[in-house]
Amino acid sequence: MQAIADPVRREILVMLRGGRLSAGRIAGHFRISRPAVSRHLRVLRQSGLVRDELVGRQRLYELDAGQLTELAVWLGQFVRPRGWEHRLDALETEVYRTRRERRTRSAADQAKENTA
Amino acid sequence: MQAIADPVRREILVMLRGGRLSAGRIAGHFRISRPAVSRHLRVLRQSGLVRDELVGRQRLYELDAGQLTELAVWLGQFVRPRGWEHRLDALETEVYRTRRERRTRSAADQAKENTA
DNA sequence: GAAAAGCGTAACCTACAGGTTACGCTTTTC
DNA sequence: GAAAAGCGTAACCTGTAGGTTACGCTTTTC
Repeated sequence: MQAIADPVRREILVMLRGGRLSAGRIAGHFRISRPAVSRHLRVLRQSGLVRDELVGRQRLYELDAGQLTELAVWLGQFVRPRGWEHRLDALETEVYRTRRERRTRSAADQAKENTA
Repeated sequence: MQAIADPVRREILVMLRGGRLSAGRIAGHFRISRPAVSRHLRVLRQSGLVRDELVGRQRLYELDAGQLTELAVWLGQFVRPRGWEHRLDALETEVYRTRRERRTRSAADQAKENTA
């Protein structure tokens, strides 16, 4: 939780949303020095928000959103009065059922599947 | 976002989830000094996460979860691959439509409305 | 109206987060 | 194999977050 308090680290997470990136490319997007970014990456690494892998002479970073879900769950108790994530599950269940029912009636709706 | 980085402030938010509380009762739940808690409350106040009201000689604090929604939205882009909140909106829309359709067919389902 | 209750603020201190420069290690390149 | 590329770490400096004590201002109480 402390890891996403810093704006630089948050932006790194956003960057990594598009896929893996090398440490150099990440550092290039900031005006602060490269070692500074390197330490931010270490914090993200130790928080489990990011995984790294050595490829040749460069180190690739990859997003690991699993830990963020934990935070999302914590937020849930405030955003919705209570049982928010439970309600979300209920919503998904309903939708899948809806799609199944509709699919039996019409095949033209399959184009909307990917859109939705 | 920086406001919820501190564990004390997070616990204050959790406490306030049950309803309004006076500054004294909040401070009583922590081992740190009362002025320290008072400053944490100021941070929460300035972040808009909490509203305060003077009642007699004591100041009551109340949760304002509106700002937390902003954070929840930010988290959305990670918890779900992309367009999570958009998908959530789509989900809700779908569900409402489902309910409307079902309501026309049967009135017995109205009991499930509150459950879902 | 004096005392006590309830809070906020000011002044001060300390730990630490976040920045920089200097340096060293591995891997690629020519 | 020497040079360069790509990163991480160590050492150091500074601002600030978070703690404490001292103090002052209302409002209740007796």
